[in-house]
Amino acid sequence: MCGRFSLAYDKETVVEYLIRTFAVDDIDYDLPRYNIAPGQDVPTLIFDGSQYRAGPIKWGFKPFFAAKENSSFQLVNIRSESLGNKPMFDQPLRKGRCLVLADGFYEWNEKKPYRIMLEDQRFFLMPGLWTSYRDDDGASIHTAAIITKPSDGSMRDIHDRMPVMLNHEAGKKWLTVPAYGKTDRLWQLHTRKELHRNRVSDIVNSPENDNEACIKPR
DNA sequence: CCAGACGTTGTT
DNA sequence: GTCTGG
DNA sequence: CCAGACGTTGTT
DNA sequence: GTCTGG
Repeated sequence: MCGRFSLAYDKETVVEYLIRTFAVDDIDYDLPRYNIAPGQDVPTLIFDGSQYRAGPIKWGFKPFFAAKENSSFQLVNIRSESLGNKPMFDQPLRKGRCLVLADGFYEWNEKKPYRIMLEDQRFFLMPGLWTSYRDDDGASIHTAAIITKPSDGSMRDIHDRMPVMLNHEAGKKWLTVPAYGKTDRLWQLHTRKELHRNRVSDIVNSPENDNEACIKPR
């Protein structure tokens, strides 16, 4: 699962990474973020056919058949095992791939929150699907969900599911190679490295709290 | 055939 | 829209 | 994911 | 308990 995460670097550092790896020179997103929750905008990358683009998308995928204001149908996560055999994901799989930029995600075990990071504590990319609908005013609303897989390695200690974590090479393949991601095997390639885990304060429980205390080890 | 669900997560 | 259940 | 609300009426 | 909001 993945229902909360962080992108706690300052904007300058994130933009420097985006320029270097995706030739994207800005992202319309306020940083740092210590506690990003469903319902809020998440920092994403997409490929528009010729170049990468970075921007915010609302977390909570609303499939086309639920594309009306009154429907509460929305997904925070999509199981990687479901891709390719659920019609609702077919079109997004072809035309709605995205990457969610993060430097850590939160996991609760016995009500205690932990922050999971790469060993080098730098950026990783969570693949997702996005789609759009028009709200009552005719405005286009983009929504996205993050793809999960069965936990591996040390993650199994605290949870049976985890977000797929890609490096930037795999992330580019996800965005640009239509066949990529069609088999479960491919999701396992990029998480060989051990993960770093910090027990953090309960203040992260509330999405209202979005400050450095959320990521501070305790 | 039509009606109704369609997803994920955790918790009991 | 498309699949499943009745 | 967790936290917090969960109802109705009339009046401004 | 269950739904909604962040």
